[in-house]
Amino acid sequence: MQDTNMAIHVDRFMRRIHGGLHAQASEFDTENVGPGGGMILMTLADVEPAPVQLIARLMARDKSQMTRAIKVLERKGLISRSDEASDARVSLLHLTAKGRRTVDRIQQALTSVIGQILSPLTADEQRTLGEFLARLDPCHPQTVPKGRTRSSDV
Amino acid sequence: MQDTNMAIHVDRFMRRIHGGLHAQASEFDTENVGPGGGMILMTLADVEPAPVQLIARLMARDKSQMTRAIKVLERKGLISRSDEASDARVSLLHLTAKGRRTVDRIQQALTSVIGQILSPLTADEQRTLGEFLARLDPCHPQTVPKGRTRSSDV
DNA sequence: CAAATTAGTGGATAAAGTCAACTAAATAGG
DNA sequence: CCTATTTAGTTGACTTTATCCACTAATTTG
Repeated sequence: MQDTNMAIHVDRFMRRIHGGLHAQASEFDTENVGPGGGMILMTLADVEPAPVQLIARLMARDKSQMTRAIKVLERKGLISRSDEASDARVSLLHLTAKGRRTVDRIQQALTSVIGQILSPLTADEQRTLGEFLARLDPCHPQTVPKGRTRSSDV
Repeated sequence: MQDTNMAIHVDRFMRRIHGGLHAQASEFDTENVGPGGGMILMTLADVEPAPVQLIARLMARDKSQMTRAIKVLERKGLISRSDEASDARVSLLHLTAKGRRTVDRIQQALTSVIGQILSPLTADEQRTLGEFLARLDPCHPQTVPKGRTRSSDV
């Protein structure tokens, strides 16, 4: 029960990042993608190329809204589509060069915000923290000591 | 520059939590406060009692929308108000008993989601991680080794 | 006490999310 | 091979949130 302590700290951590990003959004969100668009781009950067439906599932959002949000990003030249050979229903989403640059900008902003928040920790502790987070990551199973094939993820 | 690695992992971590919470929202969000309402309650739990404007600033949101969102939570009996003696303009927000129970439920859900995500780490590592996050927390300066009075926070 | 700030609210409008229905492609079972 | 289902993607109608602007009332400045 006292374990909710962890939840409280994680929650505050996330809220601080959220607030920090929002505060300087005007500086880095040059393409005006907003929080939603940014999250789509970041998610897509993780699993590219990916069908619309996968992004919607990963973001726990309705696919209809995803269609529209992606259309906006497409019109801004940040995302492109191609056809999946094996299935004519799906269209694979890709980041364009411009889209990748946008992702980079977002990541840099995130890096700066996180850097400030993590400043109470020593460089060594920050490294340890980074290693922990990397180990949590189902996308990088090779960094996990015990061969832990992605469990019931997503 | 390669430091964006940290940002990527933090981002994935946050997105997984976000998705996990959304996925089981129907189970714990019995009051139907939604993500926005939940964030208000969690923020308020941190700084209670607090004026509307502080919550809006902490959440990096417009105060007019905050007024409306709070009105909804008030109507649900999760938040109450009292007058600030020294300033007749501000009305202080409090969590009601029901509101606190709602916060507890959200925190428990968060705990369970985080527990799953952290499962690749040993109990010891999880403790270390929790300690790091606690140290980041400007709300708990006593846990910070070097007396670090809240810097230019928010 | 007049001028400038600040807390909170309300209106108008834009953006984002939800729910249902629909097309077209793929798959399942007879 | 041919209907019966499922799945990916899209659209329409509607609700919820967010944003911008203006306004009142209390507070502070000078």
